[in-house]
Amino acid sequence: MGIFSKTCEYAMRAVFFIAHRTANGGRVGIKEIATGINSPEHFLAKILQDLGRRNIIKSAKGPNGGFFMDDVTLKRRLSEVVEAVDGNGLFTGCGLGLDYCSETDPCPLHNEFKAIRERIHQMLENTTIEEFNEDLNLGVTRLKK
Amino acid sequence: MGIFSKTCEYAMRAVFFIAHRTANGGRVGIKEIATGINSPEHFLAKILQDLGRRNIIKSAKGPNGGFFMDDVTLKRRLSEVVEAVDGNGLFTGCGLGLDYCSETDPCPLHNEFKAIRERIHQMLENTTIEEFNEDLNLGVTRLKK
DNA sequence: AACATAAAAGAGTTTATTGTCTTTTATTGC
DNA sequence: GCAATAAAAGACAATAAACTCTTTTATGTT
Ligand code: FES
Ligand code: FES
Repeated sequence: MGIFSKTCEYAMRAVFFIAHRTANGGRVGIKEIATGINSPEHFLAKILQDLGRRNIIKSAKGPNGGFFMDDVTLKRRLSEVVEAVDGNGLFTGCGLGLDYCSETDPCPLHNEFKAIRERIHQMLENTTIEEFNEDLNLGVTRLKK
Repeated sequence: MGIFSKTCEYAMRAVFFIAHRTANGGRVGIKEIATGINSPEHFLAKILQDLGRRNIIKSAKGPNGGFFMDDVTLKRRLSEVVEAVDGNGLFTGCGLGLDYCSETDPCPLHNEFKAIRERIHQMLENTTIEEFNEDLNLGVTRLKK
């Protein structure tokens, strides 16, 4: 496994995809998203339902419905997506799995882990969803395969 | 979940424990290790069997038997433990879960992920098992709770 | 109002991870 | 050789993660 759960990977890719696809208005359906990010459709649907409830993305039912982003959700940071799906264990937990990561009673790798955790957190914190549309537009980066 | 699987966390804590406990000769039994690192005994046994087969730790059956480290295994790096248990996906895989992490066809966060991955890898690469006995001896760090 | 569309919700199955228990094999000391 | 010890191995059991399928609800169109 990678750093994040599969669920979280799908969530991040989907959020990028939706933002990119609806930046200039309109909505995008679950089928197109699933195809576009290479994920199982119904499983992704569950994930997006959850992100919708948490106001990280927007959705509308019925004809011309689909998922989209508004001014508020476009400003969301990737750290909010990760926390919503995987929780904050990655940012706060001990790398060796001790019950509590402690400054006064640290594990042998505490300082190293702490630095890495902070780096990951900062990367996700500094990344708002809308920032990546440009790259995706230019075809510099991808969300599939 | 944290960065590593539970199995991997137990493996790392156990290896530190064994190294610390047998640095001056002797062996240590599975019960004492499990208690010492706060892990389920029989599950840990499986993990240690595997690490033994991979020559990351040593073991001996029978009276006065147990787990221990020799000159070779003490020089093992933590990265070898992690790779043995969790594979190298953490060091090579795409953070967004794309099938291949690619320099020419990267995901939106490729550069950031790459830097973080390298940092994790270096930390584990630069950490030989024997280096931590001192801290554990002094009670500066811990492996339990 | 009737119909079509598309997400939401519900109810599963499958697979992987984590954890437990029992039996076997190897080694030591008597 | 025999008994005691301790890891190795095998066979499960429980839980969580990942994935699938079906039904319901909301909304727009005619
Ligand atoms: S105690 Fe292990 S990372 Fe802080
Ligand atoms: S392509 Fe995603 S981390 Fe390299």
